[in-house]
Amino acid sequence: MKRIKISNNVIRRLPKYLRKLDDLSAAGVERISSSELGRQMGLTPSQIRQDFSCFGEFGQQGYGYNVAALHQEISKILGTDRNFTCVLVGVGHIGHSLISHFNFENFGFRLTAAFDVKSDMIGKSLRGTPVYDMNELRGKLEDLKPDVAVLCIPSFKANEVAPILVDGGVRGIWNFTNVELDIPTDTTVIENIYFSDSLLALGYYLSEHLDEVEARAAKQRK
Amino acid sequence: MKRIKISNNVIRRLPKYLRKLDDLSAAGVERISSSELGRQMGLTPSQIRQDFSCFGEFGQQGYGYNVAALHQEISKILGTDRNFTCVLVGVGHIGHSLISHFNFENFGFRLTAAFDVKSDMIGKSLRGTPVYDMNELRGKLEDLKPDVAVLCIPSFKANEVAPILVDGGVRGIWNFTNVELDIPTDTTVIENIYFSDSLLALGYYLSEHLDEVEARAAKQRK
DNA sequence: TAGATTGTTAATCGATTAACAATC
DNA sequence: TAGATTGTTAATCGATTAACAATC
Repeated sequence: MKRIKISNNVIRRLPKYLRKLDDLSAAGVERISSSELGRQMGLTPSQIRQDFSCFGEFGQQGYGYNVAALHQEISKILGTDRNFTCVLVGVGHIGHSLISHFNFENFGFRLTAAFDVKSDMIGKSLRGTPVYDMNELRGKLEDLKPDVAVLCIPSFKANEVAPILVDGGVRGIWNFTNVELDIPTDTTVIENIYFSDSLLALGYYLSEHLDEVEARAAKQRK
Repeated sequence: MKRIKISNNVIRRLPKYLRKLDDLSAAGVERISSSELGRQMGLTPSQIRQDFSCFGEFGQQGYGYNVAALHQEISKILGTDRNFTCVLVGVGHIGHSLISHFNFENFGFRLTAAFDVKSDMIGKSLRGTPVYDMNELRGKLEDLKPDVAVLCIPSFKANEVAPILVDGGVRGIWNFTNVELDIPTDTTVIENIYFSDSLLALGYYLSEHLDEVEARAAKQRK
């Protein structure tokens, strides 16, 4: 595939298109125009057509886009057909939640193993995923050669374990530790989930919202 | 407070500044210049100074920024001094994880109650937070008047519960359901955490990365 | 004081929006 | 065919970067 540099903004919108297309499929919608899609997603039709045109010509003049076909194209762009494998490291609450409820396969990932230090966890199988002893991590990485590691260990251990993953050949880390990983980013792709960043942003928007409400009320009183 | 419209890009960077300032504090750094901060964060000094200047003058010519003072200013901007209260709805794995490990107070939120349908959960107290029966949600919202609800229920129930929260006077929802909430956004601030969006983005960047590696290898072979 | 570094204005760059010919 | 809607080029808008006077 020939690759030209696509902006992060575009990339981050692709999963949102996918979710919307899922909804449309579920609702039995077979085709949609950029203007209707824009209306439903709060984007301009122009932006939608620009976004898609980064990757090819997925629509048809006078018709719009076929929902199923468009879904497939975007899925492909995001790499969901690449059969990535992943292992999950740290079966605490978050790790457990992901193993139990998150459908990795829906997004092109297959979860092949999990690792933990707790003896009551080791040897179990959760939803078909075997839990191994953390001590076996190095060896199992060699066996399984996972593309990605899902890192759910306590934050104080994050930078102890991360290098082991990189040494073990992992190419991507989905990082739930809330700590910045101190590993070279030119050989490993890191995707961070920072709950606190999200909550702090909510705090800002909420403050703004409440100030506006208050300002309107003050104006009323005058 | 007088408010001018600040771009989302700036808002989303503020929590990252806060994290970096925490690290610097912990490392005993008392002051820092925009250029050094930029170097450490991968931003230009210009951008950093522009970002801060949206909110005031926090630095000093010839000196830079005082780490502790800057931290406090940014915290304030994000509303962490507003003593927001929140309740958590749905004590599954994710909900449980947040109650057990997430330090809401660090970010200006106080968790006052949790709700669940499971009888073995109801009546318990987790890390000081009482768990009530989901049936009591309406009543307790009236009593507690929380600013925010943390929504951790299964996705198929998301849009059943969301209106109850809004009716109950909640002004913000931290949404972990992976489903778009169908409630008016002009009266309620919604902050979504979509795990799948993050994993799909990782899939894209990983695909791109592997293609580049492959392309380089192919070039070598020639 | 001299050097460093800010806050801010101006310049550049990139992303979004608008417009329209192509065409289904 | 006529109407609808795309893909793409051009115009606009906003965000980032550069430059520099102000000043600690």
